[in-house]
Order: sequence, then structure tokens, then C-alpha cells
Amino acid sequence: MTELHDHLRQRVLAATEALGLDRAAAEPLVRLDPPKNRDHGDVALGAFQLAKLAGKAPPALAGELAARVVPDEVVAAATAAGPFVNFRFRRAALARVVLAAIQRAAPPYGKAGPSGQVVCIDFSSPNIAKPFHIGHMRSTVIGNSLCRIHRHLGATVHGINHLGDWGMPFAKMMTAYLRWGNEQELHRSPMRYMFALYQRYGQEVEQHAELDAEAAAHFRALESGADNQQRRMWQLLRDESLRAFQGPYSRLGVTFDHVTGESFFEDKMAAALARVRAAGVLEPSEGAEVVWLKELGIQQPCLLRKSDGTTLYHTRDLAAVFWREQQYRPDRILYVVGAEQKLHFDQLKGVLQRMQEPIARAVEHVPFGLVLARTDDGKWEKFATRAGNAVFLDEILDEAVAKVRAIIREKNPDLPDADQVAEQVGVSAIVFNDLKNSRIKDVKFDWDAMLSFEGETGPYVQYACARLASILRKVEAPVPPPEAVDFALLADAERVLLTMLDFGPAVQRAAEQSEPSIVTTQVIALAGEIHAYLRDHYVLGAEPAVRDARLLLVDAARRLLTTGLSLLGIPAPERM
RNA sequence: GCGCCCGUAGCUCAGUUGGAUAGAGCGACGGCCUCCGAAGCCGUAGGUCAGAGGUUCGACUCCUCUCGGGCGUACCA
Repeated sequence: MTELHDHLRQRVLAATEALGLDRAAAEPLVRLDPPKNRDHGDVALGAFQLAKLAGKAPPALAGELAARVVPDEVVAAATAAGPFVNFRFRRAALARVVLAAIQRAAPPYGKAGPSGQVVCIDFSSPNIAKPFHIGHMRSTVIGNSLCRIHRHLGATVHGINHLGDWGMPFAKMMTAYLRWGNEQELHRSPMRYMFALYQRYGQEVEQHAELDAEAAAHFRALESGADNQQRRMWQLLRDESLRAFQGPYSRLGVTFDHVTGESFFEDKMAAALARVRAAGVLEPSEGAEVVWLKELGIQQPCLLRKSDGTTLYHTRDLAAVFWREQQYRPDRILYVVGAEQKLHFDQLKGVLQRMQEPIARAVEHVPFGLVLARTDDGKWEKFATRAGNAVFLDEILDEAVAKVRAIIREKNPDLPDADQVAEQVGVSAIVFNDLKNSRIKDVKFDWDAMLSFEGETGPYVQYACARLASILRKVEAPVPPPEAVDFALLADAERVLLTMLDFGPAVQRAAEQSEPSIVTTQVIALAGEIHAYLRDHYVLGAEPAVRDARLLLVDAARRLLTTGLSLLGIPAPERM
């Protein structure tokens, strides 16, 4: 909360006290929220619960509160409207507090100091025996944004790429490679080549079910720990995959603090299993070893060891939880993984709960929806890599970049570094599209919408930044320090300023709810407000005092938009 | 069968954890570049918040049921 809210809160609490209400009881009932309709005021207080506490009718109490909060240097007005009290801040105070804080990069507009909170974020985590396609992007960009949001709020963040480099999918890839593979081809274009092998396996296994048995045998050999053909093969395929994945990651601007894949836990699973056994919850069942979770309302048991003695996804995730607990002491461990794996994480958490492990509290699945493709008859269906219609991320990014390049040629032919800017804007358009809606919603992969750069899109927000930067370049005066500005001259910018005021709470909610789209919505709103403001308020030709005040506003808007975009992992070019 | 998720304007989505008259973008229609970037701005049209009950001062929001769509349901991840 800003000092504006703190001030108002104190005034309201003083008023409730003056009306004879117990301060401690009133404290949690004083909820100062932005009203749905901004015409009502800047902040609204519904007096329902306070009225109950006072034993009065809400409209009566609202009237008494409004009368007691007389205007001061921050509060311009307090008016009762039925059961609500609407407050307005003085425009000069609003402008001063918001713009000065942004200029200083003070929280929440700038990075907060260390909060002491430790957050592990398990994201991207692709199965590297498959090509990096559009479906992998969601976890990658959502997780990346969450890392940035938590860091902004002062948390110690461990961004972890829990690579799928172990288990049956990898064994299947080894099987395909051993049967049909060729090292030259692999080195030439690892991702495409492995995709071809993956597809061939999928086709041939229909006729030759023994392939799966072969894969299982390879996995047993790999997991035996021996230095054998399977291990060398695993190393080769893993190295090539990782190399190939570097391309998409660097284009998306994504980095990790730890790349500890499933294979990393190979030597830690025995201890993890022993710990489960020691807790007395591991039971034999049909030749396998499981933990039953019926008492937690989960019917399906969690398998931790297969009847052939090998481990599973769950076993490795469990070992990973123990490792992270010991290494990082996290308050939260976020798993940015598709909603279709909800049961998996319910089970993982369930096992920890049955073991009475306190770390169970930290485990949080952050689910997201599918990526859907449009079918010929206009319906939406899940992308299927098996059917061969996988769209490689690089192809999508290339297409977006090419389109941006064409627009630049048309609108801004003299732009320096046009290729670099096209890359920034094109990639951002795709990323922004993925972060725009609530993550639980399925993403409809619609080329037309994705490559349209108008309206609520990444380029729209970047364009606002470029436009603001352009003004700052052209004006002959430097941006004045806040002390030198007459904030009363910014009374006409109230919509922009009130939107800026929402930024902090929005980032806070985004972190609490693991929901980057809250930030996306916020930057769209701010871009819209500043665009609208600039229509009627010129900076360049204004008289010096007005120009200076607007200059500070423009600079603040540019800074805040840049910060907001950076929380989404999106750059803000100076020109585009 | 059971569990979970989704259902808001023609399309794609917001709706600040239960508050006032449900808001954007796209598409449609009509305006705005002899002044800072038109990838922009302004306006018009468009709604039984899937449906029915319930909870209460108040429900798009919480509960129950129904309908529609999706995902998941032990040796894959």
C-alpha cells in the first residue's frame, strides 16, 4: 500500500474510534478498495460490517464516517453514498506520491528489499526426448514471469528446470535411435531429427508392441547404474537435446538457476524411498510399491516403484522435494505444470502429508490450460505431436518476427537495428499472448489473432513505451526532479495516476495467486490510459511548468510500463 | 462410473476473493493525422453472466442440482 492509503486508513480508523468503535475490532473491517465505477471516487469503503459492529444502519454510519473524515492535505473529499463512503485524494498529493515513488524506483514500483521468503519455481521442465514445440512454451513463460515477479517482491527465487531426461520417454527415444538412428543426422539438426525418431517410434509401435518392452529393458539397463551402451546413449541424446533447447530459451530470454533434471535424482531415489518406508506408509500392491491416499480423498494410490523394480515420475519428484527442502529451505515450491497433471501433484503432496512432512505445505501445483489448435470445421482441439502436426516454437517465432519486420518496413523504414527490434517485438507478441489470460484457460492458438498487433497485445504495450521514449528524446528539457514539479498541474492526469496506483497491489496478487495475467492486464490498462492522455495533452509545446510536470508523468509511465513488461519477461524497445 | 477444470457481447477474454449502473479487445458501423509515433485515439451497436434452486442487507462471485465442453482416472510423464 502507498502512503496515500496508509494516511487515509489512519484517518478512517480515527473516525471510527471517535464514533466509539473498538479500534482492534474495526481494524480488519476497514477495507479500502477501488470502487467498481471510478466515478464514485478513488477509494471506497463499504460500511456494512462496521455498521453491524456499531449497531447502526449502514447508510447512517457511512454518513457519520464521511462527516468525520474532513479534508486535509491528502484527502480531498469523503462523501457518503448510501452504505458506501467514497474518498477522493487531492490530485496534487496523488501525483506527488505516485510519480516521486516511480522516479526513485521505490517499492512497489521498483524492486523490494529482501523479504526473507524463499520460493522454488519448477518450470519449463520439458521432456527432452521430444522436440520443443508450442506446448512447452506455456510452462516456460509463465514460470519465467513468476520468477521475475517474486524477485521483484524481494523473495529469494530458485528457478529450476526439472528436465525430463529419465524414464520411459527417454528409453523410447534410445530404442528408436539404436534401431534407426545415425549420429551425423543427429548432430546436424538434433531437434528435428529426434522429432522424426519420435514420430517413427509412435508409428512402428502400433505394429510392433515389442518396442515398448525393448524400451523398458533399456531403461532397466540405464537405471542399473552400470557404465553401459545405454548410459553412453543417454549422455549423447541428453547433450544434444540440451544444446537444441538453448535456442528457444535464449530467444524467449529465459534462464534457470538450476538445471537439475530427473536424472540428477538417480542416486537420491533410494534414500527417498527409504524415508517413505521409514514413515510406514509404503505398501506392496500387485508387485509394485505404493502409498495409499484414500484417507485424503484420493482413490488412486501413488506408485513409487514398479513391479520390475524401476522408478517412476513420482519417485523422482519426491526425491526432488527432499533435495530442495534440504538445499533451499523453501517457503513455497511452485510446480508450473499443465492442469492435466493435477492428480500427480495431489498425490505427491498427499504422500508428504501421510509422511507428516512439514514440507508438504510448501508444495503448490500451478496448473495451466492446454494449447488448442483450430480444426478444419472450426472447432478447437488439443495439439498432438504424435499426429505430426506439432508446430515448432521456432517456426511460430520466425513467422511473428517476419510479420513485424514487414510492418517496420512499411511504417518506420529508417529504423536502426530493425532486425533486432523485429525479433524483440515478434517474440514478445507470442509471449504476451500466452500470458494475457488466466493461466487455467486453454490458449486458443489462432494465427490471425496472435499475429495481429492491435488492441490488447504485446506490441500495443511496447508501442506505448516507444511513443513515450520518443517524446523524451524530442523534448529539449531534461526530466525534472519531483521536487521541482507543481503537481497541481497534473490534475488532468488522474486516470493515468490512479491506474499507476493499482500497480503494486496487482503485482502482489499476481504473486499470491501465481497469476502473471494480472500484471498483463495492468500494463494493458496503463498503456491505454497514457495513449488516451497523450491525445489531448501535449508535452512539447506546453509552457515550461506544465511541460515539466507532464514530462515527469511521461517518464514515469515509460518506467512503469518497462517494469511491468520486464515482470512478464518482455523487453521494451526505445523505437519500433 | 468417479474426481477436477471451464461456461460472461458474434469471437477471444477481464471482472481486484460477497458490494453500487457487468467492462475491454477483435469483428461491424461512424469519426480523428497542416502539433510530441494512426502498431494510436474517440463514438455507436451488441448481455436472461449456461439453467434452476439455496445462503443474506446484497451473488457473475459462495453452496446444491441439472445441462454443455474439456482433462484425468496405478506400473507413461
